Amino acid sequence: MAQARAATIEDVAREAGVSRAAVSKVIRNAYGVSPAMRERVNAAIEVLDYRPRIAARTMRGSSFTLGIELPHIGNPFFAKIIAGATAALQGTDYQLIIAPADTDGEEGVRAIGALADRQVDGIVAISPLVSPEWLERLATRVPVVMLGRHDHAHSYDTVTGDDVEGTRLVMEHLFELGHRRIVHLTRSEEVTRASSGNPHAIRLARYRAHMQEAGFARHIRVVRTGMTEESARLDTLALLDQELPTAIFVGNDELALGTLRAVAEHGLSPAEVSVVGYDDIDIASHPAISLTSVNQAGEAMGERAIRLLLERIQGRTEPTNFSVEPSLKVRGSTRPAPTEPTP
Amino acid sequence: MAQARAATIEDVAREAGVSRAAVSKVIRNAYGVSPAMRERVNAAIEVLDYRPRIAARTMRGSSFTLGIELPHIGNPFFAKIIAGATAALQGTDYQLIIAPADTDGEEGVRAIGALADRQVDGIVAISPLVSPEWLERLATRVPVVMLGRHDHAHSYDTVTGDDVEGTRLVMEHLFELGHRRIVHLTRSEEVTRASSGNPHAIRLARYRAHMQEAGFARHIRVVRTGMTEESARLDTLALLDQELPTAIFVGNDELALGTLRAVAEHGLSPAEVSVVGYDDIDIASHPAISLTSVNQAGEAMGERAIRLLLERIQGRTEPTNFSVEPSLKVRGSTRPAPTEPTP
DNA sequence: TTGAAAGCGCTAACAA
DNA sequence: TTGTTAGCGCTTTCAA
Repeated sequence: MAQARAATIEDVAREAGVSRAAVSKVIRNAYGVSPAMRERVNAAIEVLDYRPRIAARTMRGSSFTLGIELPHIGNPFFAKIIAGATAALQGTDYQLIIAPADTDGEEGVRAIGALADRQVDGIVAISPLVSPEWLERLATRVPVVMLGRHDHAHSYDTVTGDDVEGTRLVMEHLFELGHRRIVHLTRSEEVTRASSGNPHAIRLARYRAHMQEAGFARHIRVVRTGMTEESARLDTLALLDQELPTAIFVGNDELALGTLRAVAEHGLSPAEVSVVGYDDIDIASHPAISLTSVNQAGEAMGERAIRLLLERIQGRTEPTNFSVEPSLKVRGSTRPAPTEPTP
Repeated sequence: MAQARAATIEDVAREAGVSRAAVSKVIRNAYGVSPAMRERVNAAIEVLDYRPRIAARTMRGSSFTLGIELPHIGNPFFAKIIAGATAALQGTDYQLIIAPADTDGEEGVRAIGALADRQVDGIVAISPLVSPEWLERLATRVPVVMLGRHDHAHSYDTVTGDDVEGTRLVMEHLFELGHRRIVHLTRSEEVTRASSGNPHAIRLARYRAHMQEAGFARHIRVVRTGMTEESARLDTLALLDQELPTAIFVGNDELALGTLRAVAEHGLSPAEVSVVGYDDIDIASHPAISLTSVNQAGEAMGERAIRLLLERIQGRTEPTNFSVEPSLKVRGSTRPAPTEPTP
């Protein structure tokens, strides 16, 4: 099983009887190679089954690799983003790699750093908790596009949903159905406090504002939970054990699935407690789930993020902020508010 | 915005007044460095905000990167595998990167190749259609663990579920409920024909065998579909428009969700058509979905795959095949077969 | 159009 | 314990 060393550019050059530089030009489709030389080199590449080492290329320039950092791979919304990103990369020389982080904070920074250490040619990240300063510094070294951050940065781009509009759609829908006692289930304070104005922070702030403006300030109630469906289930269960709201506006669909679970376990129906999510993940439209949710075109976001990255690699330097239009998908999980028992 | 060049090991050495080799030793925690030297070097690293370039390290040895290739990122079962893999990597120096492929065939090979070109220290892949020969060749260059392949290879390891047992659990469950007209909805012939004995091929073969042995050979009916929930929905719809089975055994949960959708759209209830999936993705246990499914411990598979990879990196060469025990999760989507109308 | 040669940042002998 | 040095496999001037 004596494994022959994999062929290098040197081997190809020798086999073809040309210089390394010539081979390099051929594999990069560079100028200044005669058809004859191209042919000989390609033949040698074929014979030796040669593949350029990316690491060696990276040392001299680009790695032909784009990295995307994802907190919590389990969220189906992120899968949409990846699908869009992959599509945008079709036909280019770039390979997409995903660095999973499994949490918003420290881990996200670690994963982004790992991508940077690998000298990817560009980074897409979903990391609401990283400081803008840290990102600005990073972005001076490598093109960066942040997803879901509403900050206007100097040196990186952003792709966001319009969370102000999305929340408006949700709240007006619930108000029209007659709901007043609307609870907002969202992530930890650490998340919603983040200076960057991340999606959860904005949804929370707008929830408060709408409740206030509608004259339901006394019904404002914010409940905190973690990042997973299971934590949402548990916190919803606890919530329902106390006073019963007529509707729950949940920070995203993944959490909303946990809320729906809890509502069912509690023996309640959508007629008694309405639930609204955010993201419109695929399962939300399943007839058995039928979750009202805000669609924000994850594929488009992923695709746009990649395009912005490629533009920056091409040399653009002015920061760009792209926002996708949200739309409300009304489904069975929201019903008219039950009429209040007359006191 | 004149961006200073990022610090190299050379800069650190100069700052600390030592040699590059000394710095190298410190950052690798190698033997033979005095506490004093370690301290000075670490101080310099801090000051310069130095981070070693992985590409340069890669050229001399390892990349401290493990790659996992995934067809179709949207499948929640893969998310479990990633979770297990990430967990197994905690506390090690390795970074996990995911190469998304979005299809089983060509694209999978491309993605695995991209990981190899990046000289990852090990590769985990889910790629039922690649030829064993190709994998054997790959595996002589880099440690490889294949998920879901039942072939016994010389130079790579495998981690599988016991699909024979899993299918037995499904079929016996359905038989006990009185089902005879059981349709099997599975992937394309290309997939189930694959020489490697991939999960779908085995489930199909065992479905046939069980039907035969139970004396229901005349009820054997295999319907083909694609890789996505949507294609399963469409093909189930077509299926239901023809003769009505009492049960549908679907190749995996993601497809089964499409089948459930189609059944609902067709106005049928679980009492009329039972549905069984495979993988036991999280949503399967949701009360509104309640999909009977075979659990095969995705986290354990991901974790084990990484462990096997790390063992190989440590030097193991004997091939290892690891199999996880499946268990049937019986839920509301399977009910006793409706009694046949007396002719 | 082609080739020679320098160098990217690191690790690993080997010497001191 | 510390430093010197020779590469790893590419790309990229710069000459020829």
